[in-house]
Parts: sequence; structure tokens; C-alpha cells
Amino acid sequence: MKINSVKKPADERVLHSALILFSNKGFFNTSVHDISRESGVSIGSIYHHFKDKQGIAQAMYVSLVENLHGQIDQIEARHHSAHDRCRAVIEMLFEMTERQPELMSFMLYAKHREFLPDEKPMCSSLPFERMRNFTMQGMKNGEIRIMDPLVCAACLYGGAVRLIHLKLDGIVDKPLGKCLHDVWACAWRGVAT
Amino acid sequence: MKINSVKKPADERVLHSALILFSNKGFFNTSVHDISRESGVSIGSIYHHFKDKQGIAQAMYVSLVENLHGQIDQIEARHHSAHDRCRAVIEMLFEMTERQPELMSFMLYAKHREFLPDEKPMCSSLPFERMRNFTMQGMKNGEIRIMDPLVCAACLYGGAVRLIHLKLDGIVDKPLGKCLHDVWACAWRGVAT
DNA sequence: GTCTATATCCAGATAGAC
DNA sequence: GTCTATCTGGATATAGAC
Repeated sequence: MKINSVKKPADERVLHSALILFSNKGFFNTSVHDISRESGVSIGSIYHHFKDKQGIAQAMYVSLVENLHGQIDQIEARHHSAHDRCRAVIEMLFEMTERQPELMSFMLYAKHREFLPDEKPMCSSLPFERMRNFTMQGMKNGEIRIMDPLVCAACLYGGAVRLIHLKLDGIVDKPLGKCLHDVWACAWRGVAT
Repeated sequence: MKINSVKKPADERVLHSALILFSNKGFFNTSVHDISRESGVSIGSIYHHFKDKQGIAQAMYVSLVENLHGQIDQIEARHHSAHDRCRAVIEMLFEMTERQPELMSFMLYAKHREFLPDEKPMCSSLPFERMRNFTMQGMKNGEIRIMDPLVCAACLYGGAVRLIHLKLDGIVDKPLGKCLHDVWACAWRGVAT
């Protein structure tokens, strides 16, 4: 296995270009020819690596869910109270939005059901369930008021998610990091005991 | 003008069917033939009433924005404090989700830029701006803590919007009306002085 | 205003050489 | 594994009778 090989493998280049294109123009407005041009990988090679156009989106989706899963693992290991864990989740989502807006855009906006009929909607995937579990832990602890778990998660994370949408739509200009303190303060005041 | 005419005009039937189809399968997965079949209006007539497929979506978008505009007018007339107005906005959005889920789905999910490149994203349209203005009014009044206006609006409405997403995705079962009290309590506690 | 039949185009996918 | 050339289906949109 070569270390420092300069050129990335073809399938990675395809996935990278596809992410940019899907996020800018949308899945259906992006042709496989576009991906070929953008990535420098020929049509034939693309279809050698991926079953079809959906297969490209599918691979992106799976890798994204695994990525999130790993991040939640880290948060679980580093923080222990519901307060700290939920705050860390929001911080992580904000950082991801700043560093990889296309990825966040794919996650939030892409109507996965439209082109991935077999996948569950993103918000019922395992990582999102684990985020909601943090809030349930808080209710058991006595950190958070008792209420419907889904309502609680929506209240706690909803403000942050909304702000991410506004940022991706270009309505919010300033870095999300600058908003973290206020967003978190509001969210926590809302649900804390 | 006939009162009680039994059959709706063709263009209304087209818009109605298109809304259902766009919301269930997505804009790009819906062909004009699908709309023709579903509405009982022939292809030729559809193209007589609308410039093209985008024109159908455009008409839907415009009518939706006007509809929202009218609802905000009513809220503004009936309520006067920021507290009451913002609560009424959430109540209105919840009711709309229950009664016309397809319309709400079109509003929240449809990435309008993908097929309506000339329209602004929904959340920067006038009705959404007016919703945000309610929160600014609250800051001037002293009802709401001073903070960045966009952050404030995100915190106040974010939980409710998140819950609507979860409802439309089938993750939340119970009627949103049952959640209104808790969602609003959390949201208001978060931002109130 | 409404309809059927049809033209046109282009994207997804494949074949097969290298 | 990578490439070019090609096939094919289906979608948008139009023509023109009624």
C-alpha cells in the first residue's frame, strides 16, 4: 500500500465531485456526464465502480452515516452529562456546517427518499436516534424536565438546526461558532429543570 | 359566475394533483403525464394553462406565499404582543401541517432553487421575514432578551419547525396540537426576559 | 379550451476495445 | 480498470384537429 500516493482513487474523486454537484445543483439536475467531467473519471469507469447513479448517492449516504456515528462515539466518550453531550452535538454540527457545507447540505436538504427509496430518512437513522437518547438520559437524570422525548429533542436541537438551514441558505452570514453560546443558552433554558 | 359549479376549473385540478404528486414523489420523479393522469386533464390542456412544468410549480409557490401572507395578516390583526403573535404563528403552522400535509411538505422540503431558480428560497420570502419581525418587536418591547434577531427567531420557531419535519417524516405520530403547549413553553422560556 | 398524436432531445446505461 | 462510442427509453413540449 502506497503512502503519500498523490492521486486519489477514482471512486473517491467521483464521490467528492458528486457531493459538490448534488449539493449545488441537486441530484436530478446533475447528470453522470457532469460527474465524469468534474471528476476526470470517464463514464465507463464510474459505472465500473458504482452500480448506477443512485449507487453513487447511496455510497455517499452510507459514508455520511458512518462518519456521524463515529463523531457521536467520541462525544459519548468525552462527555457524560446530558447537558455536555447535547451541547457537544450542536457544536459538532456547527463545525461540520462551517467546514463541509456541502456535506451538511446533502444531509439536511437532500430528500433521500426521492432518490434512495430504500434508505430510511436521515433523521430516523441511528446517529440521530442516539442524539435523541442523550435528551432521554437527561430526563432520567433530572437534568431535563419530563416531557415527550421527541418534543424534548426537537426543542433542544431545533434552534440549532434551524440556524444551520439559514446559514446554508445564505441568510445568516456570521460564523455559526459566534452563535453557539446564545443558541445553546436558549435551548437549555427551555428544557432544563 | 356560477355558484356551486360542481366541477373545478382545469387549472385548479392540475395544481391540486401536482401538489400531491410533487409532495409524494418529488418534482423530478413526477412527469407531466402523471399529472395529466391524476388530474384527468390532458397534456395539451395542461400546456395551454401553464407555460411548462416549472410553471406549474411556480404557480403553486406563488399561491402558497400569498396564502401565508394572508394568515400572517390575520395574526397581526388579532394579536398584539410578540408572545401572542409568535405563539399564533406556531399554532397556524401546526394546523396547516395537520390539515394540508402536502402543502407543508412542499413548503419545507421542496428545494425550490432546484426547479425554481428565479424564486428566493422560501425562508427568505416575505411571510417568513414578517414572522421574524414579530420576534424583533418582542426585543424592542422588552418581552424578549436582546440577541441577534436571526438567532432569536431560530430559537423561538426552531423547535416547532423541527417537530413538523418529524411529523411529516412519520417519526412523530401524535397530533401536533397535543405538542403545542410543551413546544411553546420551551421556546418561550428560552428567549423570554 | 380540450384533445390525440407526434417530434425532439437528452440522460442513464451498456458494449467492447485497450 | 479505464476509455469511447453507441443504444434506448422516456420525458418535455408542440402541432393541429375538433
